[in-house]
Amino acid sequence: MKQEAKSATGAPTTLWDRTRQLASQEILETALRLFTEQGYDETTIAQIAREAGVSQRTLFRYFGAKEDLLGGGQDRFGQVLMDTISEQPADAGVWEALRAGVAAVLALHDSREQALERFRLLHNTASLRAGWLEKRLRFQENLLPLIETRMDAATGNEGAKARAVIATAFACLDAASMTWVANDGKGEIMGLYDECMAAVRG
Amino acid sequence: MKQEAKSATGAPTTLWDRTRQLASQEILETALRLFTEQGYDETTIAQIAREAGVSQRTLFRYFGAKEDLLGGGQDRFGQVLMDTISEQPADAGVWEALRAGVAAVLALHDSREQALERFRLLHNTASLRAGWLEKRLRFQENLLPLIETRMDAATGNEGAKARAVIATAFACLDAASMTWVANDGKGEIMGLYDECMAAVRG
DNA sequence: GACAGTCTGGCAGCGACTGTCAAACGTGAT
DNA sequence: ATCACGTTTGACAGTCGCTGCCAGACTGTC
Repeated sequence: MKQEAKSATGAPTTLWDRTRQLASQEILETALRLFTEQGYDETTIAQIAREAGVSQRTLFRYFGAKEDLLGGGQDRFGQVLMDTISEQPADAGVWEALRAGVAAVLALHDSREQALERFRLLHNTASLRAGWLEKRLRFQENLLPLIETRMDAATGNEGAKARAVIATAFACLDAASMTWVANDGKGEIMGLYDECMAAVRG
Repeated sequence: MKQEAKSATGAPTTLWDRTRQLASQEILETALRLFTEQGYDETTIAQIAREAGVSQRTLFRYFGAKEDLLGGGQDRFGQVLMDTISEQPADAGVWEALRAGVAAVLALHDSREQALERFRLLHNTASLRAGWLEKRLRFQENLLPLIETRMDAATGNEGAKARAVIATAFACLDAASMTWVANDGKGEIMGLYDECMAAVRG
C-alpha cells in the first residue's frame, strides 16, 4: 500500500515491479508457445510452470485461470470497448458506435499473425471458446447502459432491445472472425463484419 | 447390441431399461432439487450421488458431465431446431424459418414454471452459461448448411453471412429470455423475441 | 443351472484450482 | 552494513470434476 514514485509514464521504479513484469511476460510467452505447439488442452499448468521456471502456485497468482494465459489481457478488450463507445458523438447511432468499438478492439492486436493465431486457437478449442463467450457476456452486460441511452425509448423493454443489438454486433464479429480464420487471414475482418451486418440488417 | 422387442412406442421391455430409466430420473430430480436449493456451484457430484443413492461412477455413466444434470436433454433442442427448420417451406425466408425453429424449441418445456427455473439457473450461473453457450455454438454450426441454402448467394462469403444471421437469431432469443426471467416470467417470450428482432432489423 | 453380456461400485489417478504457512527476498530506516 | 518490516514465493495438502480399470453383482438366454 505504498505510493511509489512512478515518474509519470516511465518504467516501473521498484525492482519488484520489474521482476513481476518479467516473470509475467515469461509465463505468457511460454504458455502461448506451448499452446500453439501442442494444443491448449494438451498443455498442463505444471508444464508451463516448469518451463517458465516458476511454481504452479505463483503462476496462479499471476493469472487466475488457465484461459487467462492466452495473453493480451482480454480484460483490456472490455475496457477499450467501453471507452471507445462512450467517446462516440452523442448523435451517432447505436450501430455506428458499436462498429467503432469493434474496430478499436481489433486494432489492439500486435500483429496480424498474432491475431490470427489467437483467433485460431479460440475457434478450435472448445474449452477456450466457452470461457471466452462467458467473458464476452460480461462485456455485453457492461455495455448495456451505454447503448440503452443511445436508443429511442419507444415501447418499453429497452433492456431487451439493447441486449439484442449488442449481441447482434458480437454475433457479426464472431461470424467475421471465424470466416477470417477459415480464410487464413486473407482480407480484412472489418470488411467481413460489414458484410455480415448488411446480411442481417439487409 | 441386441435388438430387443420394443412394442412400437410402448414402455421399454427389459428390466434393465426400466431400472435405468428409474435411476436416471432419480438422479435428475435430486440434482435439480439441490441446484435450486443451494446453487449449482455449491452442489457437488458427491452430494448428488449420495442423495440419489448411486455411486459417483454410475452417475457419470448416466450423465457425462455435471451440466448434463440440468435435464431436459438439451441435445434434443438441437434436433428439434434442425427438424423444424428443414420442414419449413422452401419459399420461407431465413428469418421465418429461424423464428419457427425458436418457437418449436420454446414449446418443448414441460411447463412455464420449469422453463423459468431452468432459464433462471442458466442466466445466473456463470459456469453453466459457458457450457450452454458452447453447446449452442454446435447447434449453430449444424444449422449452417440449412440456412445457407435459403440465402440468396450474391457476393460470396455465404458462410459468414449465414453464421451472422443464425447467431443474430440466437442473440435475440437470449435477450428475450433474459428479459423474461428478469420479469419473473411475465409475458410471452416469443413476443419479446419479435420485439428484439424489430429493434435489430428495424 | 451354466454361460455370456451388462451394469455397478470402489479405488486410484489426472488436471485445474485454492488455502495455508514458513522461508526467501526487496525495501527503507538506522 | 544491518535490522525490522512487508511482500512474494514455493511447497504441501486438499477440493472438485472427471476418467480408467477391475472385480463382483446382476439380468437374460440356452
